[in-house]
Amino acid sequence: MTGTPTLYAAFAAKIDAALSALEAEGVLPPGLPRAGVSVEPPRDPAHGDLATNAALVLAKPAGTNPRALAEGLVGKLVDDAMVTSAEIAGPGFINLRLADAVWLGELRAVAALGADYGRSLLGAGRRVNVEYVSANPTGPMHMGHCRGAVVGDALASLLEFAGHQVIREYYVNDAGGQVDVLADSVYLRYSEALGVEIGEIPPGLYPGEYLKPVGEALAREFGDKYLEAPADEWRGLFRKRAVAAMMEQIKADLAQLGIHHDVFASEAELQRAGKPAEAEAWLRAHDLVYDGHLEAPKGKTVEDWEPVELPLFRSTKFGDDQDRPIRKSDGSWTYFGADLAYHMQKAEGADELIDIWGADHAGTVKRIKAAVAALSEGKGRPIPFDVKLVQMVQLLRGGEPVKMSKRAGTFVTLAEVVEEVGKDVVRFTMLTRKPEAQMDFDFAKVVEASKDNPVFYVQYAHARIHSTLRKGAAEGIEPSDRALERLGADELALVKLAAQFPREVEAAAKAREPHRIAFYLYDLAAAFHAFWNMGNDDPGKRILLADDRELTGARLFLAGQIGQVIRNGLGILGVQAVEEL
RNA sequence: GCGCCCGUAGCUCAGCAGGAUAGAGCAUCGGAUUCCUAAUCCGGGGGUCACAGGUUCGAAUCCUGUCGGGCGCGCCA
Repeated sequence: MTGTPTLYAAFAAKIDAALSALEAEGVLPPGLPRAGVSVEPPRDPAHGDLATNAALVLAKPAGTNPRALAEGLVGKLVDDAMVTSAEIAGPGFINLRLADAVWLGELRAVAALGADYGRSLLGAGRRVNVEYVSANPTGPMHMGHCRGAVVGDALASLLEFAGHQVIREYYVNDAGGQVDVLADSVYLRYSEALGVEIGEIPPGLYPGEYLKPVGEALAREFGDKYLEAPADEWRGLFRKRAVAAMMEQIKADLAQLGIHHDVFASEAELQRAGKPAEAEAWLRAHDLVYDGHLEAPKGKTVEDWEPVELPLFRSTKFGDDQDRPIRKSDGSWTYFGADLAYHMQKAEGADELIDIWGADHAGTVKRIKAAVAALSEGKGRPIPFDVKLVQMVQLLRGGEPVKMSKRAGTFVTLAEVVEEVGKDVVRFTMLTRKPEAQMDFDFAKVVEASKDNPVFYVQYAHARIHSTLRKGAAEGIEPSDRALERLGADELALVKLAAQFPREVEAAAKAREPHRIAFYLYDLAAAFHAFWNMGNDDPGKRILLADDRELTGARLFLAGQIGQVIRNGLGILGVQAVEEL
């Protein structure tokens, strides 16, 4: 595993050393808190390559004014060979300009590291379990699942790229009542396949056509063996077969989006293994589960409400509104009761847990966080646990909302959408919005106005680069780093932006926000397109120059490395970097 | 009633764990194509960052409250 050292980290160390030197000289009092000191690219490139707020942050505790402190620091920094100028600006920022050689070195680093450029050691090999999708196995994937699937998958890749060991996990809810409904629905299709007139699908069962092949397969295999049989004889079998068929379908749908999980954990197996009971015993022993009465639901009146004694988890101790039942009155596990045990199982194989959930499950975040905290801390191994909520996607077609109802069988499937607009568009679009904000997804727009789609913009930049490399090769000119010092300010600006990539990766990984990579790639593509177009106004600025093979080689080298960074970024997002459009 | 998320240009959205003059795309107006792919680029106009307080050298960003929108609030999953 390799890591890409960022320039910013290198300079943070230099500034730290300079501060220590000032302390040693008695200019600064010892022991100043340096946590707030940052080294960043200034928002306005005219200010320089790097800026630090050290003087602003430290002036007060040092009992001096920012400018005086800044002057002391600048005195230490100007001697550095990598620094060409250090200026004090505004209230006390220090702006640094770096030698061209530093940036050219970064460009060579891209070439040397290739697909590994931007990788980070940030994660230090920590095992992170990312659970995402986990759609109920009662039907094909629909668009409601799409955003969480893409965000979760991109986050997993991002964390991997940032040095974590990632487990991609899917929780199969194959134990609840909805699976019985599924089995009954399949039974109906089974009867239908044997020639029984079934008429309208009764309300409460899944009406979708997608269950027909499952019923037909069962009819082929078992004939009319179960047609007149009581439900106990076939339900277990039908459950199993139906779930298996649905999971096969779901995996196929996910594969179309380029998503593959490492682990599919079954709720039914978890229960058979007695995990929820183990968790309950432990929680009872620690007075975190007790038998008590549930309050009546808030917000709407429930007519048949009766208080019943149930085993409750003390989630109120952890900030939840009320204690939550882990078992139903018939003794079976609630979703939460099993989920709590499931999270403990995940925690055994990971150092950190992340769940990606739809916003409609926001109300259950507190209880599961409470449960993980109680169990992992109680057992002496606290596990960081984060639930990322992905907000709803409003599906539109030409501005009109698309109505979806799983019960009525009128939902838009993921497969349809991928078929219609393509995997790359779906993935990139889902990542051009921060996940905690709602988004609209308009088919008409995404398909028809494909040239307004950011994914094409980024891919076009990559394709242009490759077309240029091909053209150069046809003329016998290969990229070369021999004369990089001939690159000018316009080229270096591009290098500087490309050199942000490792920093963007780390920032995005820390914040768990893969969408930042998408926006960064858009910016990088824009910079490249702008650079390219300079050649339209001034032929001397083109990459391919008929009369200067040396400079052409250097520019091709530059272009090739920009392409490499775009590829690496798109790789994280799971979007293809095409070489031709 | 309570909890979570959101509120930034006419529209769709960024804003890098508090930084310098708040940025893109679309739309609109005006330009660039003897060209390495114009699916591109350059420029103009357009903002009380919902509102009101607070924290500090400094707030779109953090805290409190109000308003507006979304999601949720059963032993469902």
